[in-house]
Amino acid sequence: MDGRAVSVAPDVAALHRRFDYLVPAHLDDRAVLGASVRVVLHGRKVNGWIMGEAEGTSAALRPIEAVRGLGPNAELLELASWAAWRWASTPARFLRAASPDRNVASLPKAPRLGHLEPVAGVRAPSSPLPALSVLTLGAVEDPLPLVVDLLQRIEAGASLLVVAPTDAFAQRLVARLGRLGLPVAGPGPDQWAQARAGWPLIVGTRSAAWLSVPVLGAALILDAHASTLREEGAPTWSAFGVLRERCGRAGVPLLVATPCPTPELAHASSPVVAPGSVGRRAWPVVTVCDLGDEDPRLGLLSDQLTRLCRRALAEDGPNPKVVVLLNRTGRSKLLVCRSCRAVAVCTRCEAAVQLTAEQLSCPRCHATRPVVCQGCGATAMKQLRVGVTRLAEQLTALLRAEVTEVTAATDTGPVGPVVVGTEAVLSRFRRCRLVVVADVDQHLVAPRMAAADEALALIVGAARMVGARSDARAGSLLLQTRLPQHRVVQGVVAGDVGGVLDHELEQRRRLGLPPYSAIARLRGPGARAAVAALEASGGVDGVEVEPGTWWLQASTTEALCDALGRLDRTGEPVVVQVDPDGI
DNA sequence: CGGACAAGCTGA
DNA sequence: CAGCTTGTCCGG
Repeated sequence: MDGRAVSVAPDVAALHRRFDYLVPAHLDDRAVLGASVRVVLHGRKVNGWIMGEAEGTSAALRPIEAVRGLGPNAELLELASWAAWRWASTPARFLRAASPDRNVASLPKAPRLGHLEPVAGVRAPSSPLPALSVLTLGAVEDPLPLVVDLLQRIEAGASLLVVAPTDAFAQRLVARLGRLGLPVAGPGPDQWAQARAGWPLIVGTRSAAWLSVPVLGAALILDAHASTLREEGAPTWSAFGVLRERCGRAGVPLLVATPCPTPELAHASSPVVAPGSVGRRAWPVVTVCDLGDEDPRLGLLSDQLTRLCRRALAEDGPNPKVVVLLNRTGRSKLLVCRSCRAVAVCTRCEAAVQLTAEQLSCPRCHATRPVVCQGCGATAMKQLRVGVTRLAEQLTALLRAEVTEVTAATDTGPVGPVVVGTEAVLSRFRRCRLVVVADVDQHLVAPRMAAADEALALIVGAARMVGARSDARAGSLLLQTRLPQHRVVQGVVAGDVGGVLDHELEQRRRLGLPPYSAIARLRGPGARAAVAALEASGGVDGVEVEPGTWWLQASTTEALCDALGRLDRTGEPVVVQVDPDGI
């Protein structure tokens, strides 16, 4: 008797194949489906996963060296193979995401879900739950009632998987759900085993989309617009992409909640459901300052900013009382018309243009036009630039208060009543009296495809530090802009940002961009040859969008991924990003 | 990916 | 031609 043989996927990034190994008798009970094993491959020891029983009965198989612990279940093994196709990668990359951080030898006993009291607030759509629904919440809407509502409505014994954008968000939610007496598997070293054992409620970050559960009841993505829910480098998988497929396969509902649905989310599920009770109430008080009306010598220090800051500083409360947000280090440049002070933008796609070779050129869609203001026809432009450090100095002089600079690089410590910084401040502080987005335009017209969406996401983050207008203790939000009529600004003021989505979808339809087509970005020494080969095989078009970077476009995701699946990776290296930057 | 092995290069 | 570098192949 030889014992059984299993098929193993080695944890070797560039290797698609599986190899058969014998299971020694002493490892037989632990060598289960999905288990992480150690095997000898081509003279070296590597990790791998048991993907199933071996098919052929070829002779001279090597034995498995050791079983490291439990791994993804059958559902996740299949999902990893699908993801390898969907994001032009290998199953190993995703099997790793679906594996525990440290070896798990045995599972704990899962608790049972006791009686649940309903919590007043947002509800999921009425029964039966749609396969996919996008809930448009207010910026400061509390998602907890939604979690409880869903938990009540899934099958007994099944698990609800909740994905939040950051660890801090997930931890806060876990603590609150725990106080309601619910058995929650939150982020931490035990979460993988708890999920695998069947905890009724699992709350985690993006990687939680890859947790194995015995029976999936439903999945919920909170703040589904957040860029943290998407992997930046290749493979560019997103929590939404993974969970949509996963829930579809399992035949269970996926709910997506966000104040600002992205075109991708909206296109996947129409119509976007807006629960009746929310909207304006769950947005803060917003003041808009038109910088075009202000004395240009003041720069970003408008009279309105000064007034609101002084008022906020006069109130009692913990520091910081005022948070001023400014894009990055402020090195990004804006061109402004000398006569009407309008920001020069691309007439095709609205990104901020730059002055190159006596022309205005768009870094986003690469269109060019003469140096003429699109607002008043003047031909004189000037460069505008501001930085965090400079603004902090100016604020110190103006407000005669301690001003602390906070960026991702600065360390965490006590701060003064006024904080000036980049987006990093949003995760540092929970509450304050006044949040100022010092220069909304920097974000609105950034040369990226999703610039308006990102601007909105930033404003949503700022809104949460302020609180809802219905809350008596809430602070206020000041937006400074030269584009007060911009749909993002108007939408935030109205507490209804649906117009941003409609505009974005229309623009993408016009430009033939996703979700109306599918795009992959190819980079690296082998990109040129790869694009040429794929174009020759048909179904895809390549464009060199900047030196060394190519866009490969197809009519559908299926066509794009099928084409990329035929890519010969043995030549020069190519980095493939499917749906780059959430385009 | 990364170890094995072959072929190429250098200096005495 | 020993000893080292560089390149290509392929895995149970």
